[in-house]
Amino acid sequence: MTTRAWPTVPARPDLPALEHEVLDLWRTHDVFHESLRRRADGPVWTFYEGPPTANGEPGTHHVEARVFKDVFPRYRTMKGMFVRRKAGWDCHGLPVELEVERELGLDSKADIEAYGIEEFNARCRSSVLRYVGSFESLSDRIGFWIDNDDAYRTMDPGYVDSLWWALKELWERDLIFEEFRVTPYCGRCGTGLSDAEVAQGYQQVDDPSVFVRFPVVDGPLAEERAALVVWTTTPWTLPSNVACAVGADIAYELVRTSRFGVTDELLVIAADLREAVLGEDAEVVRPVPVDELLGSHYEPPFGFVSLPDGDAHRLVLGDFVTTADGSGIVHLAPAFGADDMAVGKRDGLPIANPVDAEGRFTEGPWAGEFVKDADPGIIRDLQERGLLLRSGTYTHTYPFCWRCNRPLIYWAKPSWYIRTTARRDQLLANNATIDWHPEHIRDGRFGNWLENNVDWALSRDRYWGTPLPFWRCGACDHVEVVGSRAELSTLTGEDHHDLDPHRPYVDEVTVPCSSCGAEARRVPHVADAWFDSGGMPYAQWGHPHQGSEAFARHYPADFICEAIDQTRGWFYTLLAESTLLFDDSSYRTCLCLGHIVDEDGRKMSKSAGNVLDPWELIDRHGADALRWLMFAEGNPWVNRRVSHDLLADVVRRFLLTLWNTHVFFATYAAIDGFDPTVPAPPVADRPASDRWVLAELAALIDVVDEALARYDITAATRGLERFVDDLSNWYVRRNRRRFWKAASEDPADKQAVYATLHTCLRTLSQLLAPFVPFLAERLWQDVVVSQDADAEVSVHLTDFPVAPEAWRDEELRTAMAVARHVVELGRQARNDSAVRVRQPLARALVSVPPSQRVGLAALLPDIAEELNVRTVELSDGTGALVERRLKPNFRALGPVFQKRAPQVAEAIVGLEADRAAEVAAALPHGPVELEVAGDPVRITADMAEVIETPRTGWAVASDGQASFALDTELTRELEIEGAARELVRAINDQRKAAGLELTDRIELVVAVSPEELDAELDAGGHYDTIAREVLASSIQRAPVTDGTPVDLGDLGSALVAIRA
RNA sequence: GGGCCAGUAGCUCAGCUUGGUUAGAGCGCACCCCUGAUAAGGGUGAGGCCGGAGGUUCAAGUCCUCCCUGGCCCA
Repeated sequence: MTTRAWPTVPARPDLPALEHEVLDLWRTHDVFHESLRRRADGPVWTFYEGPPTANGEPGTHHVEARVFKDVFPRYRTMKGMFVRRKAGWDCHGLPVELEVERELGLDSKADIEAYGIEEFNARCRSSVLRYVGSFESLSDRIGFWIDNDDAYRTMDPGYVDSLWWALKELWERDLIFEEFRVTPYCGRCGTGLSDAEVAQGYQQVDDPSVFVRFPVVDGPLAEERAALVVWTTTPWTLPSNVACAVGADIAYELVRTSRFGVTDELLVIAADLREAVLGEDAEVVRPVPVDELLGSHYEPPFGFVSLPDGDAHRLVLGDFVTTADGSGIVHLAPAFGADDMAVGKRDGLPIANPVDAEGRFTEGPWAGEFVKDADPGIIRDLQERGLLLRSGTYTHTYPFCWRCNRPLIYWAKPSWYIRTTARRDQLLANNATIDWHPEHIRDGRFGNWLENNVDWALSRDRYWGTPLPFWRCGACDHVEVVGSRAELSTLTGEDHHDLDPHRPYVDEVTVPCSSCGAEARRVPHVADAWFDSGGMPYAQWGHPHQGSEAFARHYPADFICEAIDQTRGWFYTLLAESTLLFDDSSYRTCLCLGHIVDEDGRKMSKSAGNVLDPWELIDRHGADALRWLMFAEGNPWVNRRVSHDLLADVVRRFLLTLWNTHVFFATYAAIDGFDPTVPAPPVADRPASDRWVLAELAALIDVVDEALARYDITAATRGLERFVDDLSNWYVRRNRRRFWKAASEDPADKQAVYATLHTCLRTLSQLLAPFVPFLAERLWQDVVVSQDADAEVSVHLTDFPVAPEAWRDEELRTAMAVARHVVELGRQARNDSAVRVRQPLARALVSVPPSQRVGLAALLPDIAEELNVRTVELSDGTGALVERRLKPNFRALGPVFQKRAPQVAEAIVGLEADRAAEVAAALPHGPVELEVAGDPVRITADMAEVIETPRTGWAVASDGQASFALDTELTRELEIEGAARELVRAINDQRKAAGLELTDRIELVVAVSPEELDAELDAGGHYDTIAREVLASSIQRAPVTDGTPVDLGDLGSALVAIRA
C-alpha cells in the first residue's frame, strides 16, 4: 500500500501544545494571507471590526467577541468569498485621558492645561497603543485572523481628515448646530456627556429629599399667609430658582396643619399628595384652582444669586408635573434641568447660573464649594430660616461620571449637536433593513431607542480627541467648517498637509472669515469619540480624500458583531452616521453577544474577584476549547458562563471524543498501511453502516452550511456534536472489528471501512475549521497532508464541503435510527434479565410499526451483532406471538374530527385485541369504520399506528412504538460459546499485560477443565476461533504451569499461558 | 415607572418562528458493562405539573393576556 508514513497520534493530546504547533504551521505557510490571496477575485463579503480601545489588558469578553468575529469570516472564505479583515483601534476619548491623568497625578482640566496640552496629548498618543501588543498576541493565540498590518487607527491624520469631511457634509446639510442646552455634565472632567456615556454610570444612591415652604406674596393666597409646598432632591439648585411649575390637570388644595412646628399654618399642595407629605390629620380648607395659582408670585428661598431682568418667582404651567412623588409643585432652575430650560425659554424666565465649569458655586455663602457638597449647608440654612418643612432621603438611581465616578450635574452650556432627530424616520427605516441576531433587537431595544431619539451631543470640552473642524470668526461669529487639512491649507494659504490635526497644533491655525475677513479661531471642542468609531466605514480608508475605491468595495458591511451593550454605542453611531451621510445602514447583519459571566452567572468584576484571565483559560484548556464553549454553550446573545470546569467538560465531551476517533483511525491506518489515494469501493457497494455514516455526514454538511449561512451557530454546533458522537459511539464502535481483522479476509471491505472513516475525518476537519481551527488543522495534517503530496497545505485553504448526491440516503438514516432505538430496547431487556452481553443468546423478536419494517429488515444483522443474539426476527404483524394495539395519530385525527378527535382516539385505543388486529390488518387496504358514541366514523391508515407487543414469556422491553423480546434460555451450545468468548477476553487481557503490540503474534497454551468442556470447545471449533481472535500462531491444549486462571462460571475453569 | 430578555431534570443548556398526546442532550447521581479506542469507552436507571394563573384550540413547553422571579437597558 502506501509508502508515506502515518503520523503518530498520541492517545492523550496536549491541546495547547498542539495549537502552538499549528500556529507555527500557519506562520510558516502564511496561511491567513494566503487564504485572502486565493479569494482575491471572489465575491466580496465585508466584515467591519469594531475597534477596541487598547488601553488595558484584553479580557475574556474580548475573546468572546473575537471568536464570533472569526468564525463567520472563516466560513465565508471557505465558501469562496473574499473577506478582508482590516483591524482597527479606537484611540481617542476620555478613558485614555483618565489613564494619563492618573499617571501624571493630574486632577483637573486646570492641571492638564498647566501641564501643557501638547505634552498631555503626546502622552495620550503613546498610552493608547500600549496594550496593542497584548491584543495582537491574544488574537493570534485564539486563532482570530485579523490583519494587524492593515489596521486603521482613529487618531491617524488620514482618519481624522475623513471625519472632518463627514462633519462638513453634515454641516452643509444643516445637521449640525450649536445650542445652549442643559446637558449631563461632569464638573471634575469639565465636559458634558453623551446619552450613551450617562447610561453607563447610573448608581442607586440616597439623595436628600426636602420639602420647602415658598410663601405666596400676591393674590388671595398671600392674604391667607399661605405657602407653596415645593419638593426637590437637589437642594443646591434652590438658590437658582426662578419659578415653580404646576400641572394643568392636577387638583390643588389649601390645607391647614400644625404638624410642622407652626400652628395652623396654611399650605398649598396637590390633593393626591396631601396625605403622603402632610399626614392624615391635615385639614383641607378649600380646593385651589390651577388658574388661581398661575401667575402668582412667591418669595424665593434664597436671594444671593444675581438674576438678569425678567419676571421671576412666579407659578407657570409645566406638562411634566406629576403627582407620582413630591408635592405637585415643581421648583424650576433653568440652568440645571432640561424641562426647566424649556419652560424658561417658553415663558421668558430669567436664567440664574451661579455655578462654574468645575461645578462650584461662584457666589453666595457656598462660593467655591462643589454644589453637591453644599446640600447639607443649604438644608441647614433653610431649617434655620424656618423654610424647611420636612427633609429626608430619597433613594433613586442617579447618573455618575463613568470615568471619575463623581455625581453628574445637569448644567446649561453651549454644545454642538448632530440633528439626528431630523432623520429619525430614516434611522428607523434603515434599522428595519438590518438582519438582527437576535431578531428582537430591531423592534425592541434598538428600535425603542431610535423611536426616542434625541440629538447627538457631539462636542466634548476635552483634549485628546478629533478636534471639531469649526472655525468661528471673532468679529461676526460666522462659522467656517473645514473638510480636510488640504482645505485648511487652501483657506489659510499655508501648507497644513502634514499638520497633526490634534490639539494644540490645530488650535494655533487661524483662518480668515469668509464672511467679514476677520480672524476665525477654532472652537475648543473635540468630538465625542463615538463619532470616530461610527465613522469607520469611510474613515478607515480615508474616504473621500483617498481609498474611495476600497470604501465602495467594502460598503456596507455584510456582518458586524459586538456585545449587546453596543446598541447605544457603536451600533447606533454606525447607523446614525451612515444614515445621515449615505441614507442607508452601513451593516446588513448584526450579531449581538451576551456578556461573559462566571460559573454562578455573576458578572465578572475586579471587585467580586471572579475575573478570569483569558490566558489562564487558554494555557490550560486550549483556544479551541474556549472557542467551542463560546459557540456551543447557549445562544450567543445569552449571558455566557465561563469556568475551568465548563472548559474541561468541553474538552472531554467534544474535543477528546473527536480526538479518540482520530487516534483509533491513525493507529490502524498505520498498522495496515492504508492508502487513501487508492480508490475505494463505490459508496453504493459498501456495507449499510458505511452508507449510513456517509448519509449522516451529507446531512451534517447541509445543516452546518445552512446554519452558518443564517448565523445560527447553535444549530451548527449541535449538529457537529451529535455527528461526532454518532461517529465515535456508533460507527467506529460497531465497525472496530473490520479494522482489525486480517485484510486477507475481505480486502474490499477493509478498504471500504478505512475509506469511509477517512472521508468522515477529512470532511469533519473542513466542517470544523471555522469553529476550532487548530484541531481541525491538526486533523487535516494527520489525515490528509501526511498521505497526499498534492493536498492543500492547510484545511483553511480548502473549499467548504459539498455533500455528494451519492452519499444521501434518507431512508437509511431513518432505518438506522429505528435500529439504534431497537438496540436500546435490547440492552434494556438484557440489563433487566441480567444476562451479560458476552453470553450469546439464541434469538429475539422485534416489533416496529409497519412503516418502519422494510428499512429495518436490512439492519437486523447489525442489531443481532450489537446485542450478541444469533438471530433477530422481525415480526411481520401477523404472527400469533404478538398482541396488536392501535395508537391514535392526533396530527391526522385532529383536523378531520375536530372536537370529536379525543372520542375517536379513545375508541381506537379501546378496541379489543382481536378487533384491533382486524382493523390493523384492514387499514392498509382502505378506510375502516368504527363506532364512536353511536355514530359510524371512517378512519384511514394515517390516523392510527399499529403497536405490537410480544406476548411470549421472554424478557421484553418496549416503549410504545417498538418492542424487543429476548429469549433468555441458555442451551449448552450457547454456554460453550460464551465460555470461548470469555477465554478470548482473558487472553487478550494477558496480551495487554505483557505489553504486546496489536500486531504481535503469540504462542498459546491453554488447559481447560473439566475435560468434557475442553472436548466440547474443540468440537465446536472454538479453539480455532480463539486462536484467530488473539493472533495465536499456535495453540496447544496441554497442562499449564504458571498460567493465569480463568473462571468460566458453572462450566468450569481454565489456565492459560502465552508466549510472544 | 417604561422597554427588552431569560425562567424546561440537582447543575449547564437545546427545543418555541412552522401547536399534535413518550419534552431532549451533557454533567452530576445510582447500578452495571466492556477491556483490540484502555490513564479510554459504553449501557441502564432515577430525576420534569416546561416559573404561576387565565385564555385561544379538538390539541399548548410552543400562540395570546396578566402576574411572579432574575438579568440587561432606559427614565
